[in-house]
Amino acid sequence: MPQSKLQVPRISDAIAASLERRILEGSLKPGDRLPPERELAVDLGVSRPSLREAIQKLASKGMVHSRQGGGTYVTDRLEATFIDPWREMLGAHPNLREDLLDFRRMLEGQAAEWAAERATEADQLRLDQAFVELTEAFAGDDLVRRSASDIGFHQAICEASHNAMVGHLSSALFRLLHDNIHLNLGELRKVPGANDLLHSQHTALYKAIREQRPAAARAAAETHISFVQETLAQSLRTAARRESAERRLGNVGLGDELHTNPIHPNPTLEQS
Amino acid sequence: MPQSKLQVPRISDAIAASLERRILEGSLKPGDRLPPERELAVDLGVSRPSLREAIQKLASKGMVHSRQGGGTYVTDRLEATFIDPWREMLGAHPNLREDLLDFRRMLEGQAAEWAAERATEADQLRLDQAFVELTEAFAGDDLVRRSASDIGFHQAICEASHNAMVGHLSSALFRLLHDNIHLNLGELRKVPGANDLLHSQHTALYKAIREQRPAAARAAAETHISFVQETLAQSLRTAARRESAERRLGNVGLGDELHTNPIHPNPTLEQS
DNA sequence: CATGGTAAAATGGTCCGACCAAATTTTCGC
DNA sequence: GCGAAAATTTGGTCGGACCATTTTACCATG
Repeated sequence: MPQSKLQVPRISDAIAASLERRILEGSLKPGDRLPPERELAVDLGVSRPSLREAIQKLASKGMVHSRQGGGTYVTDRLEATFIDPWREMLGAHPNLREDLLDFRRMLEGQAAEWAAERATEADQLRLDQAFVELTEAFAGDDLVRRSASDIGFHQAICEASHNAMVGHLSSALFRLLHDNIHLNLGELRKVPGANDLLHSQHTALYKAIREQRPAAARAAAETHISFVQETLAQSLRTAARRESAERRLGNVGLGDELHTNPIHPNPTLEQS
Repeated sequence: MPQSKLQVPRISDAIAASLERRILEGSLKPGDRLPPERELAVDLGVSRPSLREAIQKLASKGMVHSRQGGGTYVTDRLEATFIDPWREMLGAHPNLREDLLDFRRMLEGQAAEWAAERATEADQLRLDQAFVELTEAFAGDDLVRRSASDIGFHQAICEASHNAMVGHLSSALFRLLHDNIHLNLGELRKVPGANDLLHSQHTALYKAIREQRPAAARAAAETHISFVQETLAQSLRTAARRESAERRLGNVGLGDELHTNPIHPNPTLEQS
């Protein structure tokens, strides 16, 4: 059985760590150009492939970026070093975002139903507080506060469902999706009237739970997520259309034969 | 100044994205072993250095890990972040099995509905195989095989739902439950007629998905879990009653003190 | 001298073949 | 059977080679 007994340190990891340290210490400032790969490899006493693997790691973390024929540069904005891999993943795989919202509709719909059935006085008190905070946040214009209170409201519902799985899962989900939700709200704010609709949906959900109507609570939660889903998809679609229109102006063909399509589904994968 | 005006796509990035997509979509499951680098490079039509750069990117993101001489294996932070808390939770609080079954009814009901809507030919083929195996296992008397094929059947449904969250969650969940299942098998088998009922429920679920009837599939799955839930609870109740009756006969003295914890520490979860 | 175009150099991107070290599998002797 | 040694597998590292793009140097032209 494969047990990770003792990991031998890889040279590329050591190189990447060294370069990263230099960047964070300031000896390699943002915008600086790294020495050519061949030269740097000699200086570090390693081969060029190993150095390249290290540079690719840093590039995947957004700390440097390379241009063929141009050189490798340290990323201008230092904040880019703090990019969340999850956020990048959600951006790179749009169908995952869709899956996530589908999943949330199921989870939060069920949580709302259970919350309407099982919420105790303490739960309802917390729910009241969360809703008040949510209302105030949506009246203001602070996007950070708005997303935070949004998460707080939904999390309060999930915890009121009195199911340990739902509580822990939603907690983990919301923690990981903090940026994603913030992003979604930013998109939705561009849509006219979306704010009022969102808040009216929140209100309906809140009231249904408060009045202990499970079916209505579930329906409200599912409607809410579906609305976010559809509005978001539509917003992104128009954005993509606008972008592709701009791109069409300066683009020619770009032949498929250039890359010989190296990626194709390959089924030969063994099981452990 | 050189700004990233037009970035030429790197092959290593394309490879990394392709592998990442396969992992996220579930065709590469956690624990799976990737083909050897030389072989995979040939299959993808790229050179080994390019493939290595892609693997290093994924490794730096924690999605795979390589051991010299051993191979490259898929990891998954999704599971780790979601499941790890549950593991200790289930160990510490066995009374959570009710919550767990509630959660599974939601999850597998939704999975069955989606599977009936979205299953591809390949999914249905896997489902067929799993069902045949399940039928044979239930005809025999091998408890280990029966539980394994049961898990395989339910897992096949969850994977046919084509939702990355459901696929990963169920995979992790079933693996978490796998250790407990052989203990739980005995409980349901004591109930007369339970086996036939279980299999008829499985058959109904299978047919509903095969005939692409989402609502029926969801209902069948929820009925199935509910049946397991009620039957198991009843069985455990009678067992506890019998046990406490026996204890009353052979025990003198400290009976009342012991009754503060009448449930045996063995947290029999369930076998569906 | 300014300008524009072309050739050369620089530089990252990709590939190949080779060898090493660790892990795994197979083989062999007992 | 079983344990140890040998052979195979497999990731890690290296050097060299060629290509595509970018940058620079150079030169002819006005």
